[in-house]
Amino acid sequence: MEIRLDPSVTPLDLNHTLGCGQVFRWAREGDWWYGVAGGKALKIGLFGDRLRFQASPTGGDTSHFVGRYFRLDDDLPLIASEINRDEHIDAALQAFHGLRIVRQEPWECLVSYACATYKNIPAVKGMIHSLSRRFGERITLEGRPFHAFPRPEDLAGADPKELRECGLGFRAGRILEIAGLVAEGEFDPEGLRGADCEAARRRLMSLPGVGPKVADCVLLFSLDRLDAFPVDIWVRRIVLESYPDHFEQSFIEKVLNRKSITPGEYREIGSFARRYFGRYAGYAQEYLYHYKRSSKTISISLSRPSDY
DNA sequence: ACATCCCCTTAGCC
DNA sequence: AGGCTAAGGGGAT
Repeated sequence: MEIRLDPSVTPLDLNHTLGCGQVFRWAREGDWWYGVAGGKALKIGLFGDRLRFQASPTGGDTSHFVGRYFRLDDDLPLIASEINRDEHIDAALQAFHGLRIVRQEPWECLVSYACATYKNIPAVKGMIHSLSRRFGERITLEGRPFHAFPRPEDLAGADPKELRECGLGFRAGRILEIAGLVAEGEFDPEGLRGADCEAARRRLMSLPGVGPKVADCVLLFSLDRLDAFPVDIWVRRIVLESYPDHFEQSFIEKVLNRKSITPGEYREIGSFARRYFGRYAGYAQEYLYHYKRSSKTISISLSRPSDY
């Protein structure tokens, strides 16, 4: 199957989009990306203006799913023009033309970013991969095994020891607790979509292992809150170093010299970003984040997992 | 080889 | 409010 994309209207770059660190379930093989999303194994590639893909199991409207997943409904040229306020973000926008925020499933996104606490991206990928292989439904695509992300009830009934064996460490108990609440219907990640943004954020932060940063990631990457602005160690540095005129000098020194930031400092950086970049601040975050990291990171994983 | 630091942070304590 | 610390383990330096 394929979708035609006019690059001037709907720019898309799969390498930037799937490789920027926002999703943990994709791997590139030559011209194709293989991954799992929405309970399906997917193979996808962009050839000129043709976005080609294949899904397993077949059934359902895959084109519709792909369009939603890659947020092809976002007017990226408009978004880029709105957030392009200065030379820093302009450089990032040019370098990663076609990078899109993807629309993940809230449940998977919540668990993924709760696992990402104090872990680097390769490690998070390893955790999500292990969890899926052990607890997720097995799917076959082109004769190769893939694994859906586990359902809440799959994890809720797990032995904490098993979760730790997936590399979760101290996160195991938190994930187990979250899974229990979701499986019992006491917490509905999908239902947050209809809630007021601040209320959704508070709800998320009521969960164990979910602080401001994780909550903002879930809002941005799965709940369509494109003004959410997750502030991690990289974004903190980027914002304070690139936009020093918008903060007190003492604030910059204090925040850059410490390992962690207080909730008040987190709020100050986020509210600056929303004021400065506007309603698509989350897109600005992702471009700046990827731009800064790609210049410092040379590592490209050459490992080929035997399955997903 | 080996030590050390870092990691898309949070929670719990003071 | 805000400062401090601990928490797997793997990868980078």
